[in-house]
Amino acid sequence: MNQPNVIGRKLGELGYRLTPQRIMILRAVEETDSHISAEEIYAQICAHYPQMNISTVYRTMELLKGLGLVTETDLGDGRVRYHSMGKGHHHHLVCEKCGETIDIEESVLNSLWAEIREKYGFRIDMKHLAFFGLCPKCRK
Amino acid sequence: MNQPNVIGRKLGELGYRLTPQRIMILRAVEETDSHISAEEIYAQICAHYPQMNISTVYRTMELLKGLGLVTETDLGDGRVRYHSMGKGHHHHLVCEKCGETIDIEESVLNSLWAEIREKYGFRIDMKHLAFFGLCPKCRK
DNA sequence: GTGTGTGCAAAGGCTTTGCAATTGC
DNA sequence: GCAATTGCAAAGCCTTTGCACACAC
Repeated sequence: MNQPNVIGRKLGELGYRLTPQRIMILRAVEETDSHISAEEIYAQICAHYPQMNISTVYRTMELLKGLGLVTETDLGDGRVRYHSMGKGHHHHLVCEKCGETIDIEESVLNSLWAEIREKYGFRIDMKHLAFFGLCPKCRK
Repeated sequence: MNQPNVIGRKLGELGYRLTPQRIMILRAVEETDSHISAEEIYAQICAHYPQMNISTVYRTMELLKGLGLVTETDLGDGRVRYHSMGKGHHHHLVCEKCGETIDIEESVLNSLWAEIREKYGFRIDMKHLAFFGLCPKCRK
């Protein structure tokens, strides 16, 4: 139906079936720059393939998450958002007033991670994090 | 019915009614050392006051949150947990494998907060945070 | 062919809401 | 007394699940 993308090829190698639904879902995930929710993936695919089903989206994302091919983030709006692991890590500053989100580099947190590992022996997952607060505009 | 506690007195000063339900909810929140969920507050009160209603708990917590008297934390189990603001801040390391949570001091994050404020002009809220990863035991 | 994956519909878990009845102040 | 609060029941939202059918390999 469509060409499998990076994650798609990986899935195939691991012995999972490359159904058209999966390929469409993977494409939606990889084509997004921001983090995408299940509902958004679903809506996007529905636009040209109305038979798409939301449970298939959830099941596929569950699979990808388990394989470590996508990460989950909670940006505070009560739904899970996904991001392709291949796209590199970053974290988020979410403004509680205006909702704006600012990306911050992963490296900013490196020394904190190291300190926590040293002090508590705890290894923090390199998934995307969200910090809540006030953005520059709303601080004024 | 009962004596209002610290938060209770505050509520009264602000002109909110001190209903017995509110007093019981406030007591449950202040008596807990850990973070408590709405369901837990409800269950605890139900033990001696079966007429208690879960929506009253949610509405009260919404009020307290808005007044800045409690903070919310998501420890990753799909429900919101509350903590009295009067009890000081701390953050959490949540083990994704065994579920154990380790408290970490607020001060560990101070330099990160400062760096983020400096670099991005973003002021992070001093609410309780949860970081997910692997605890010392599960790392082995 | 065969077992993995999908569609559908229903349920599940947490939280919110509308509305009438109650009750603190 | 009167507006703020509560109780109840229903709905809302996101996500999961059971089961029969479809289809990738």
